[in-house]
Amino acid sequence: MGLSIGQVAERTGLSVHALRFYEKEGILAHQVHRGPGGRRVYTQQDIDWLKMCIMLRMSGMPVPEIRRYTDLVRQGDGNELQRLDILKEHQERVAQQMVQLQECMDLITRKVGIYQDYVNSIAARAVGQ
Amino acid sequence: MGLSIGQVAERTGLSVHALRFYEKEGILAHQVHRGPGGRRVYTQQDIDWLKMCIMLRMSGMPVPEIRRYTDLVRQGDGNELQRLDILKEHQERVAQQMVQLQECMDLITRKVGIYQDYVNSIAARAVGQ
DNA sequence: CTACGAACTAGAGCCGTCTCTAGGTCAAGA
DNA sequence: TCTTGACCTAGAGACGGCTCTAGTTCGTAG
Repeated sequence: MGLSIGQVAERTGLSVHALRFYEKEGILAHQVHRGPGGRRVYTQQDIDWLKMCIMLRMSGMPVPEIRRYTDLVRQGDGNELQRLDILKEHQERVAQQMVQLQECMDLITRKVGIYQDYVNSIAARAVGQ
Repeated sequence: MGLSIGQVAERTGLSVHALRFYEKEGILAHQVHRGPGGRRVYTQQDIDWLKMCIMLRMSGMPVPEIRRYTDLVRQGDGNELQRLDILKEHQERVAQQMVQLQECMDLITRKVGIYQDYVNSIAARAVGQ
């Protein structure tokens, strides 16, 4: 049931380099088990955790902050409030990002509309000749 | 009606460094006019263009692609289709980004909910003693 | 045996995007 | 006259996040 680093790379979309990098940066919740020859053996839990990390990264959480969060989880029960703080803060940032992105989208869509109309009118003229 | 680089920095939120950098990277639609002593003098047009560039950057368009777009605009009429292509491509990317961001948001919101409930239950227990 | 592919480590390198430094010009006010 | 502050250029430096290299070690297939 254990997976090699290559298999995890496939399943997560991360490169093997990135996987080792993340491990070195301490953002894996639990120490990765090693198989014969010192090779990493990942569990489904590791993959699930990585997928969450990918979500956090995708939404712009910096690696050091993911590490802070991971550290809290590693420490175990009793710091849920701190974990919650980190998540809430990030949630707020993501919300802002979404608003900004929507603004950008609106602008782009307006411009696309204008250019589309213009290009269409040129095309119509050409056909009409 | 001309503005100094410092004034533009204030109005756009970019640093003066960033403004010079953007200029060097060729993402200003028109050559910035120079006043006495070789100082940059910006027009309202420049600011408007910069604000669009900021939108494009915020939504993840790389500087070289903004340059490509800017080059087309500088070249003048006749390449509207190419401009449209760049914008549409970017629009697509932004749309994807928004979907991803929403997924991340959902995950985070779920987790925040779980932690919030847990923290509340602990607090209730403490009060109830 | 040999060769191959996949893994290992430590550390260097790269890319994008600024950001800062050094050394200088200039204009206005004390 | 001296100082201050905003500006100038060219180029170096910083930072985040990977990505790649070099040199090894395995286990399996031919």
